[in-house]
Amino acid sequence: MQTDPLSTAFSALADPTRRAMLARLSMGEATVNELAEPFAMTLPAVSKHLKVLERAGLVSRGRNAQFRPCRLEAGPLKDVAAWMEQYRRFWDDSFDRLDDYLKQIQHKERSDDA
Amino acid sequence: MQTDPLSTAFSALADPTRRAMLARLSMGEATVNELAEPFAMTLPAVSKHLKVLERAGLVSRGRNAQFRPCRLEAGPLKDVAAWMEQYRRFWDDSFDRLDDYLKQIQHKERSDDA
DNA sequence: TCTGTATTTTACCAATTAGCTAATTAACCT
DNA sequence: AGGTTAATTAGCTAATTGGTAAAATACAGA
Repeated sequence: MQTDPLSTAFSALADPTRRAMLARLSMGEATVNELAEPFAMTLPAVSKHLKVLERAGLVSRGRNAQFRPCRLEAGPLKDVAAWMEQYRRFWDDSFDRLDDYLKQIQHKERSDDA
Repeated sequence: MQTDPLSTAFSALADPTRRAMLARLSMGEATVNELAEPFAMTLPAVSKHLKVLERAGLVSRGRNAQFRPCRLEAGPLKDVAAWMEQYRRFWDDSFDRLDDYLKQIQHKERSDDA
């Protein structure tokens, strides 16, 4: 497997089960059993998916009695988004217009400061 | 492998070689040999990577004599970006402020219309 | 038609991944 | 201590991935 963080993140996201787990975690912490509940899959399989997400830094886990609550960590998502940004002009039709607009805003704010 | 387009796209992006190829293609069309040039890798290996990108819809290819020029197709990137968008609030500190700001703008424009 | 260039296909190998079941560890509660 | 629940580890199999070398295909030009 790749060792660079960006590849690890992309690879962790390349699975619908793992993306669904992240979606669940975006609504708050959850235990492994709670995360596993919607899936027709054994608990060890879920545990493995979690480890993939954890290794990618997308999930961290605490300790609460016999539970190991998982929570979303968005750092890697930020890196992915930053990578995506360089391609925005290829898919965002309004990018050029928005870009112009933001430049205008910045310009305006700068003259407001003065 | 997964069959859903989003997983296929993420999975195609989870390799530094393939991301480098996309970066090269973002500067314009290129042949397989041109794409292969920076890599310490045989041509068939590059060809396989290209097929992965093609299957993900990230690259399309034309035909020009014995050359098969590749070009970037950004559709799947748009889908990835759309998926990312639902997590933006977790990593973009300025998201809330920007969100408020955009709401203000919209409100202002609406009253301008009236 | 022959030759060289561009690219793909085939056959093969090693490493990884995703799933399972069974066994194990950890922590709680009587 | 004993029983229950939460979660992980171990060991297996099957499928996939990423690479190679060698052969095959497609085209251009002499």
